[in-house]
Amino acid sequence: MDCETIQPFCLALAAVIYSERAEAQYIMTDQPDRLPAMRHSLAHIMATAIQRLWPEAKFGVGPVVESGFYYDVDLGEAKVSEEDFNKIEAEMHKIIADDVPFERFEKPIDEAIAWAQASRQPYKEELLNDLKRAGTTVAKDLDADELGTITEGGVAQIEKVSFYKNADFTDLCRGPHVESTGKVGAFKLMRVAGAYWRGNEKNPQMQRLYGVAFATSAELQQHLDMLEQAKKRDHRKLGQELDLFVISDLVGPGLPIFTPRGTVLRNELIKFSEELQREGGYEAVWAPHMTRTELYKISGHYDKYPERFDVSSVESDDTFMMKPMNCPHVTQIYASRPRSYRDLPLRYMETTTMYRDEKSGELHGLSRVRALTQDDSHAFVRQDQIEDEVRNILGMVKQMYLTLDMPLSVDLSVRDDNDNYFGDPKLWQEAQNILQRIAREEELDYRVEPGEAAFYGPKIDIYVSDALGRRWQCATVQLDFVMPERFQLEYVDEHSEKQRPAMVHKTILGSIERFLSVYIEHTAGRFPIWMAPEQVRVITVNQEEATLNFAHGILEQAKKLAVRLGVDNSNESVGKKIRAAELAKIPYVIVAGDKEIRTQQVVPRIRKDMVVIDAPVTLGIEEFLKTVANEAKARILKTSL
RNA sequence: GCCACCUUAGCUCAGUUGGCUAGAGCGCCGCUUUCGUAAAGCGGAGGUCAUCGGUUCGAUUCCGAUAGGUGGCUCCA
Repeated sequence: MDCETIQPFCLALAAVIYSERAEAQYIMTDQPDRLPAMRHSLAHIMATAIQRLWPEAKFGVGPVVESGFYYDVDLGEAKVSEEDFNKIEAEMHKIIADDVPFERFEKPIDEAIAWAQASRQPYKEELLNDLKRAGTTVAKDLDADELGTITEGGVAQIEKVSFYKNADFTDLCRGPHVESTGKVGAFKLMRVAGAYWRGNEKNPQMQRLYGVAFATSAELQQHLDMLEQAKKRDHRKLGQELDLFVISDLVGPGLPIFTPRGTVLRNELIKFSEELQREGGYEAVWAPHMTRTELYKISGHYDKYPERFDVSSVESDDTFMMKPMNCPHVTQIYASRPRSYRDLPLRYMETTTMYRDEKSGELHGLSRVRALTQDDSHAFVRQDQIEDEVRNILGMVKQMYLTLDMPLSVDLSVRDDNDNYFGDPKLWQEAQNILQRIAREEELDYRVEPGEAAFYGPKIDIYVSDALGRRWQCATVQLDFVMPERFQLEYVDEHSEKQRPAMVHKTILGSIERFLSVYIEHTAGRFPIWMAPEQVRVITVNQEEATLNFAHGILEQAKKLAVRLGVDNSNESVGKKIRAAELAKIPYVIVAGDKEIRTQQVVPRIRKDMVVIDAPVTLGIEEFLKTVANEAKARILKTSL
């Protein structure tokens, strides 16, 4: 394209963007619900297009999600693939161009059911029957908005349900929608995925078509650009570029191996976590990585979780397994001798690797692996010590994430009506009350998640987000009255009576692997001094002996001060070696040549994100190295050079 | 495990609508150069086009299976 053709094209584009911006502003200020309505309307338009292309399509639900919408469809033997997106989008654009109105109307519930039968929409029929019977549909993962429910006043009051019709497509739906199909903004179909009907693995699997949608094409483009940026900081990509870990087919999926650089990250994190725990009164313990399966039959995990690695023994009749967690092991330390109320709390920590046979499709880089290392701990406490211990732990968690400069979000994971939980419901209620009170008093910004508790107790789960905004659980504090019961743990109180302790489980980082995956994306590989695998790189200007000796001398000094320093004396230009150091995201780079040898001073080049002052600083070599060592020790985020 | 898609050199990617010795950049190795804060020059090595099977005169290309991966679903002690 030459200049003459490109310029008018750009001007036209600019004009479009400008007018769309103006419209977007109007929407933002006057109608805050406009965007969800647009997205929801697009879900209907997509369904309309699909119905035209596949007249036999059966529809599930099609709600609004973050950044867009989806619709679940069942095409029987036919399957949608991403290659079909062009023709679906083309059909959608036709519907949008037609600009037909969305018409709302109501039907009595029985008529609605008849409609679903007549139009051969079994999934809609099932939803309607549930609505009729229970007044709501009680399936996880279903958005009530999608179901045409009008449930104010509670259960079993549904008489009428609402429908929306656009052109030849009619759908059970509560709305709201935009006025007509022409008013839906900019969209793009993204991908197709399998999704079980009503989120249940035992149900048939439908195809879920995802789209992103925004009020204007500029915003849509911005979103797509953001996804591109996020790809660049994907921990799997950076892990390879920065030489942090490898995943080998020979070793197996979900079993990452850490390089020297990656191992520095792991060890620094573990060191920090253990420091915090030691301050909090925790003592290190250690257990082997395999155990008799009997231990897990008693704990109750054996039957609950089939995802284990069994280990067979040639010599004995016993069966063994890799440990999938640590709590049952630690109970045996407690149980090894009689305990007095004076001994409590007993606090044990262990940073150790455990093994879970995750289903293949669930593995994901470092986020979800089959060998995971936890900074785990277990405190055995009296009833009256629970609260202090939970606060003790929350203090550690706060300090960790404050130092790392990572925002947290908190779930209070409690039980639901399900009978999958072990233990006395009264104790459960008590435990949940304690956690909720603490969450409130500690001013955590939490939300309550029923059904998310462990089978042995409620939890405070703490999440951090990756580059795409996906939440990953890292820290957790869990109350447990079940393990002590199952392993018959006791202590003797001041009246010589036998009592049962409670257990408080916790992790600060959670799985080190998962934490690293999020942290690598959070920092885009620009690690703070205390974690940086290579804190300083010395770049030699030439290969002369005096220069090499000088660089070697700096390396020896760095070793004494425990500064991680590398020397690049390769036969390349200084510019190229600087570039390599920048790409490796080394915090401090010093160039070593005749000038430095003469003055015995260096001018550290500071990684851009760490610069707090502009002027270059000249320092003596030892002074510089000591500053680096101190910054690492203090775990500061930015440089003070 | 389920659905859709992907797999070409160490990395990032071209390419072959089924046809002789499969290409580039970076990286690596060698030589020249001895250089001052984001890429010096020249040369070289490196690929059974994931694996196995089928169709075909002929497969890296088409089909199937397997393995690994990507995005979801389910699960996550």
